[in-house]
Amino acid sequence: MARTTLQDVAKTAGVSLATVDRVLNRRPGVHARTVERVQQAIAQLGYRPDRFATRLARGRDYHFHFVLPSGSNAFMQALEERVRVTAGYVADERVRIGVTHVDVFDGEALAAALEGLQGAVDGVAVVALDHPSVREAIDDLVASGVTVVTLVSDAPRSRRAHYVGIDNTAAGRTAASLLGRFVAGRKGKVGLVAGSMALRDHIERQIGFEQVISRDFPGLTLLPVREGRDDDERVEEVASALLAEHPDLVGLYNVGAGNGGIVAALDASGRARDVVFIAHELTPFSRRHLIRGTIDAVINQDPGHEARSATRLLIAEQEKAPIDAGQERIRIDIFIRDNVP
Amino acid sequence: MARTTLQDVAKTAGVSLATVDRVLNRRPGVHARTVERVQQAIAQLGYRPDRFATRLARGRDYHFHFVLPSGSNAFMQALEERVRVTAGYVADERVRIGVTHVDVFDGEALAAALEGLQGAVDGVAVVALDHPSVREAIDDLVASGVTVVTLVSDAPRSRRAHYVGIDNTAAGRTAASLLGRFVAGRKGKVGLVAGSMALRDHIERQIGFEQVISRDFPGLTLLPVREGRDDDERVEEVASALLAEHPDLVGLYNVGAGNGGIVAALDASGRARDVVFIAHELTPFSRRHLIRGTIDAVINQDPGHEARSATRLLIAEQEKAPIDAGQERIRIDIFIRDNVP
DNA sequence: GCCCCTTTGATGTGCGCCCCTCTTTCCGAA
DNA sequence: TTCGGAAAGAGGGGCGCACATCAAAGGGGC
Repeated sequence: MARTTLQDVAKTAGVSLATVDRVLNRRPGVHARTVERVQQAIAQLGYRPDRFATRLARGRDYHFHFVLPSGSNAFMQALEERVRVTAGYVADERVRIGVTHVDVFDGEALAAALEGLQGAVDGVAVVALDHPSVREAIDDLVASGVTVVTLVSDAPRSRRAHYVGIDNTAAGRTAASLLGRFVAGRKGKVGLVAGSMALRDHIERQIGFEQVISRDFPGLTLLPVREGRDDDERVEEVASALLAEHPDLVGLYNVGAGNGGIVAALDASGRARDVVFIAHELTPFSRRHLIRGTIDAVINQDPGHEARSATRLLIAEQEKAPIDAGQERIRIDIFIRDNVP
Repeated sequence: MARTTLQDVAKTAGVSLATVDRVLNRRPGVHARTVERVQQAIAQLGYRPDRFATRLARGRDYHFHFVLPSGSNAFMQALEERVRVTAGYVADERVRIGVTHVDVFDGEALAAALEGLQGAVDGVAVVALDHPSVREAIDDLVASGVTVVTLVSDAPRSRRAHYVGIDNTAAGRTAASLLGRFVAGRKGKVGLVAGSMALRDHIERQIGFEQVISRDFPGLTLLPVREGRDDDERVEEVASALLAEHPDLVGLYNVGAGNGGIVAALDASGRARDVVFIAHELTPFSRRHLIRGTIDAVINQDPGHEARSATRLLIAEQEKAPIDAGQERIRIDIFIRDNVP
C-alpha cells in the first residue's frame, strides 16, 4: 500500500487539490461545510503530510537562537559546545542556530537581548532568570509569534512553550538522600555552598536539600548557607572556613559551580576521605575527582540532551508536530565512580 | 545565502549535473580524474545533500524489524511499548517498523528468526544472545546487506553495526558501590540473585558486583549466587532462603527480573528496613517500592532511549549519515526515591 | 582512418507538497 | 432578472534530488 497523499484526500472528500490545500494551510475562502468534509477525509484515511515533501516545498529555513550566560562555568561552556554540535547536525535539515551571550545576573540586559530577537528568528531557547523584565520580554516574543523555550533555568510564570531542564528541588532532595546515606550513620554538621541566593535553581536545590536532611537524617545538622558565587577562589574560602569552624563536618553539598574550590579546601584539610562531598554537573574536573574519590557523587543534567531537546521542541513547534514527552524529559542523573561515562 | 545545491557543485567542478549525480551515488562510468574534481568541489563548497529532497526523491520506505524476547518481564514489555511508540513517530518519515517475538533462551530459534528476515528488511534490531548460531545468523544478515544492531543484550564477536545498551559490568559495579555505601558500615552477608547464569548480561553484572564488593568493602561477604529464573515465585523462594539462613544478611542485589519476589520475601521477614536492596529496571512496581523504601536504588537503562537510539542508528546507516555518539550512548541510570521520574 | 568503448552531457520525469494565478460555479441580494 | 462576491476548480512552477535514457564526445587499438 502506497502512502496516502493529498490526492487521495481530495478524491475521498470529493473536492479539488486546491481546496484540500486551503484547508490544510488554513487559507481563507472555504465554506465551513467543505472544511468539515475535508477534515473527515483526512481523519478517515489517517492522512499525515509527508514531512520531507513539506519541508522541501516550503523551502524555508528555520532560524533559532540560543541565549546563554556569558563567560561562565564549565557546565555552561559544555552546554554551548553541545548547542554548536547540535547546530551542525541539524544544519542539513534546514535549521540555522545562532548563539548569543548575556550576563547571567543582569535581568534587564537579558530582557533587552530577547527583545532584540523579535522578527529575526522563529524560535528562541534561553537560560532564563526569574525576573519581571525577562518574563515580560519572553511574553512579548511569544506574542509576536516566536516560540520560546527556557533552558536549564526557567522563567516560571512566563508564556514559554516548554522548560528544558531538571526539577531542581528534586535534585536537591537527591543530593541530600545520597549524602545522608553516604555518611554512614555518623552524626555531625553538613555544609551547603551556593553560587548566589538570587539564582532560582540554587534556591530550589537548597530547599529540597534542607527538606530531606531535616526529615530523614536527624543526626545531621545543616549549617547556614554560604555563598561562593560560582567562583573557585571564593568557594575555597568558604569551604575552608566551614572545615575549620566545624571539626564535626561530615558532608558538603555544592549547589553551584566552583567544585575546584571545594576540592582544594578538602585536600588542604586532609579530610577529603572523611567528608562526603556531593557536587553538581559532570565536567572533566568533577569526573576526575569522582574517580579519585574526593567527590562522592555528582548530580548532573546532560547538556547534550538539553541542547537537542530544545532544538527538537523548537522544530516541533514550527511544524505543529507531536512531541514525545519521554524523550524530552531531562533526567536528574546520578553519577558515582562506577557509572560515569 | 541560499543552500548550495548539486547545481553549484556541477558548476564549480565544471561538469554536468549527471556526472555529479554519478559520483554521489557511486554509479559507474566516471573517470577517476573527474571523480576527484567533483569531490573537491563538494569539499570546497561544503556541500551536503538536502535530506528532505533526497528522501523524497528516493521515494523508498525503510523497513526495519525488532526481534524481542517473547512473553517476558516488565522491562521487555516496556521496551516493546517504546518500540511501538517510536514506530508511530517515525511512520511519517517513511520508516516502517515490525516486531517479532522469539523465546529468549533458544539460540537456534533466534537464529532462525533472524535468517528469515533476509531480503525482507533493511535493518534489524535484536535482543541478542551470546550463542554461535545467533552470531552466525547476524553475520549472514550483515553479509546480505542488512544493517544489524544488538539491543540490551549484545552478541559480542558478531559483525553487528552497533550495540545499543549499557555496560553491564559497570552496572554491577555501580550496584555494589551503592549497596556498600548504603549499608552504612555494618558488617555482614550480601546476597545476589540472578535470572540465569546462561545470560551474558547477568554474568557481567555479577562479575562487576563481585569485583567492587571484594575490593572496596571488606566488611561484606558475598554469598554464592542464587538463580531465580526471572520469575517472582522462584525468586521469592531463594530470597526467603537467603534471609532465613543468614540473620546477618545486610544487602540484596537482584541482577534480573522478579523484584516482586524479593519484596515479598523482605516483607515476610520483617527486615525490609534493615536489608539494603538494589534492583534493576524502573517499572511501575519497582518505582512504587523505591518510594516506599523497600527498594533502596534501581539501576536502569531507559527502554525509550534504547528504542529511539536503535531506530536512529538504523536510519543513519541507510542514509550514510553521521552519528552523534553522545546521543546514542545508553546511560546507567541510578534512581533513588528522590529522582524517580 | 575506422570502429568501439568509455566518459560525459543533455534532458526528462517524478517524489509530495506549497503557493500563486486564473477561471468557473453558485448563491443571495438588489 | 441581473450582478457581485464567495466558494471551488484547474493548472503550473518550483523545491533538490534520484534515476533512466539517449546522444555526443573522446581515446585507444587495429
